[in-house]
Amino acid sequence: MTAADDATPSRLTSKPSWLISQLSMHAHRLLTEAFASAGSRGYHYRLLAALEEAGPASQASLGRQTSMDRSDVVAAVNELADRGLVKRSRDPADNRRNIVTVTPAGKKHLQQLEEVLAHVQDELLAPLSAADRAQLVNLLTRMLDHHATRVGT
Amino acid sequence: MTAADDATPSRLTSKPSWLISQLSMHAHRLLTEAFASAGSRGYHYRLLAALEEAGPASQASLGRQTSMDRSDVVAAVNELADRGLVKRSRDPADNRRNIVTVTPAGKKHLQQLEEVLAHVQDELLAPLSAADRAQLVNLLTRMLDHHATRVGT
DNA sequence: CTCATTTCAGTTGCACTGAAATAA
DNA sequence: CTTATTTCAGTGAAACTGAAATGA
Repeated sequence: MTAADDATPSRLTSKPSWLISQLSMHAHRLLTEAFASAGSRGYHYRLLAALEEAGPASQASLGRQTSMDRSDVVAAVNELADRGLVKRSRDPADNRRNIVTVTPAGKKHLQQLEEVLAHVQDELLAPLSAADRAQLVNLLTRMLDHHATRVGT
Repeated sequence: MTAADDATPSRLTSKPSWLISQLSMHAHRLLTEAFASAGSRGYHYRLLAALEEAGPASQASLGRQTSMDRSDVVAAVNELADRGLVKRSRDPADNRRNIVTVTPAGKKHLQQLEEVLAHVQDELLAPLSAADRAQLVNLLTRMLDHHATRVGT
């Protein structure tokens, strides 16, 4: 009995929290693999994406935009700065703040990450039609909005 | 500017992988909190649920049923056995195997975990109608099935 | 010899906490 | 005095890897 018929309990497979966490795991596996092949991690993509979309920002603001912890932002910005993908500079208007800016090399790297991310999305959504995908995004967005009680904390 | 208008980049919020992982994070936070209040962790619930639904099983089989790693099954079964919630015994038909069985105390504990889990589901699905919930489970199940290439490995 | 099972030791990406220093 | 920002050190649940011992 090498690989038996070890079906997952239906009390698990019927629960949305199980489905979501299993899918999240699968997506996470695909993403870390894809990002690693481009030389980065999820945290790096989040930061670069936020910076390109909303412009230079303080580290605290970046944390709020990307749902990252303050201390993880510090570490990830360190790594990006070491690779010359972002630049740290003091905010003249508020001497506590570091203003983080994307460099041209950072924007180039972001494009690579966007490409591998697009492939992962396609693979993840493969079995769904366009209408299905829209419906999925709609449902998930409504759930997430409902639980975003404290967005700007 | 205490808590600014730090909106999440739309390139993130529009991607299913982002929505799924953020929701998974939220569900995970609720679940670990709820399970902790009952004195357990997610791994413990998975094992107890599998044992009650499919009956006594070897640790390798439990790992396949619950998508847990072999080495994590060892640790979690140790903890459950220490608390008297499961019992380990040698398989007479295959001397490599440990047959894991739920004890009455284990079944009682599982019921508590089921209750707190039900509350978390309700909270997670709060903004969705019954039809929405069915649609969500349908979509997620189809995605998960598609990616379950190697189920029995 | 090959493969499956159990076990242990260790790693990793991610989320989070506590505390200190600094400045608004 | 209170609050916000940055930083560092450390914790924790979860997923995973490699290797060893044992037995089918």
